[in-house]
Amino acid sequence: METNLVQHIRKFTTLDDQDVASLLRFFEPLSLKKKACLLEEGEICRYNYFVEKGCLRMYYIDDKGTEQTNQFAIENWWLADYMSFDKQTPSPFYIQAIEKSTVYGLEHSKQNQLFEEFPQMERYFLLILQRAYAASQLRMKYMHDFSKEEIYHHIAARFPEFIQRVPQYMLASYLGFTPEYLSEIRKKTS
Amino acid sequence: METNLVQHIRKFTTLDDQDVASLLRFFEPLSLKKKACLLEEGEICRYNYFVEKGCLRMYYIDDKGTEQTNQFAIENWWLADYMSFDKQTPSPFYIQAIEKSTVYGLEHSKQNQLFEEFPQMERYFLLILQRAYAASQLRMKYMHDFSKEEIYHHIAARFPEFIQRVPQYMLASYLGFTPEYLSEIRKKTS
DNA sequence: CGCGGGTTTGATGATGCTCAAGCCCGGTGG
DNA sequence: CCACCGGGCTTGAGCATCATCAAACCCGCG
Repeated sequence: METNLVQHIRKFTTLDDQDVASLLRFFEPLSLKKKACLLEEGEICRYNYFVEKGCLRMYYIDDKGTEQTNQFAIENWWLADYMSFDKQTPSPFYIQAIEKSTVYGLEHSKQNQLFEEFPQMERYFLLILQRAYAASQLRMKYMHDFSKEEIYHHIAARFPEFIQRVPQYMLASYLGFTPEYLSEIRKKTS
Repeated sequence: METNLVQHIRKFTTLDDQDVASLLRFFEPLSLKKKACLLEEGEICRYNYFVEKGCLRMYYIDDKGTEQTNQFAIENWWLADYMSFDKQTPSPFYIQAIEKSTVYGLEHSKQNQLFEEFPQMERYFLLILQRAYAASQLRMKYMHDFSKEEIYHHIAARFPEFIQRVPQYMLASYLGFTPEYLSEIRKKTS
């Protein structure tokens, strides 16, 4: 059977069936129930996670004690605190499943072994990171361009199914405002 | 003579003198005077730029006609609109030298040739992108965490020399506020 | 049924923007 | 070498956006 991960690797490389089957041993499959935690503040982010099914989020706790969601990752996205992952230093973030999910974890040291055995995978992650960074550059642009209300409508229009999946208080902090204000916006436009 | 670019490549790879000397032919050195433009809105971002000396910025023009600076790049940083660079589609951004600068441009198609001849360079750019993305993740965190005033002080404390180098109206839009407000903050704390 | 997490509501107020005007200063041409 | 010009920085008044806080409400789950 073809997992999303396999298809994804295929899409960005020219590795053949046998190679892909073989390199899967570097990844650790994980079944997570809702609210399961993959990384906690103060820990080192040892894994880079691929979402096979479900949804992860990265968040942190601000000085007032409220959760601030930084990033979501749905099917076919990779997620990690790359600062912590790169330097293997403690992370300020939490990573958590917000639905029943299955993910693949690639451990930091295994990544290097993977690259030695399958050099094409360097290209794969290069492209993944380029896309992630590009998305981030664009997101920054939107944050400047639009008022908070416009940002919400923009997201709601582009990812309607996604809006349904995540609790509003997570979405609010991701978009950079309070749950109360999000509630107001929704009322205004319904 | 050892350019910053050569040193930088050395730092992230194990390529020897001869290799590095040889791979330089893939890069195009450019001398730019102040305000020279490397990319304009609507063009395709064909190059990934390394700042050898000086300072670049990426910006766009918002619907009210004012420039919004997205990113700066000083010595030893790479800069490109990676969405446009990756997909070779028109960019919404401008890239401009804000000082007399020397940069190296790596053309999109040459990048692939470079990777074929020097596979280690894939690792190099993987690491560059990982760092850039990590910095971006952290920047997002700061934007949420701090008030605009705090953001300014944070930057001013960490990069005092940088504050001097760039005009305030560029810095203001980079930090996400108006020149007027930046002026007010500066007065308050002087 | 009751508990508790999440959402809504509304009053109040701070943060940070807009607009318009004046000022400072460095560059350019006479 | 001086005068002028203009881009950028400052100032201040008025205002919009959005946060804060406290309370009520809703609804799924034990």
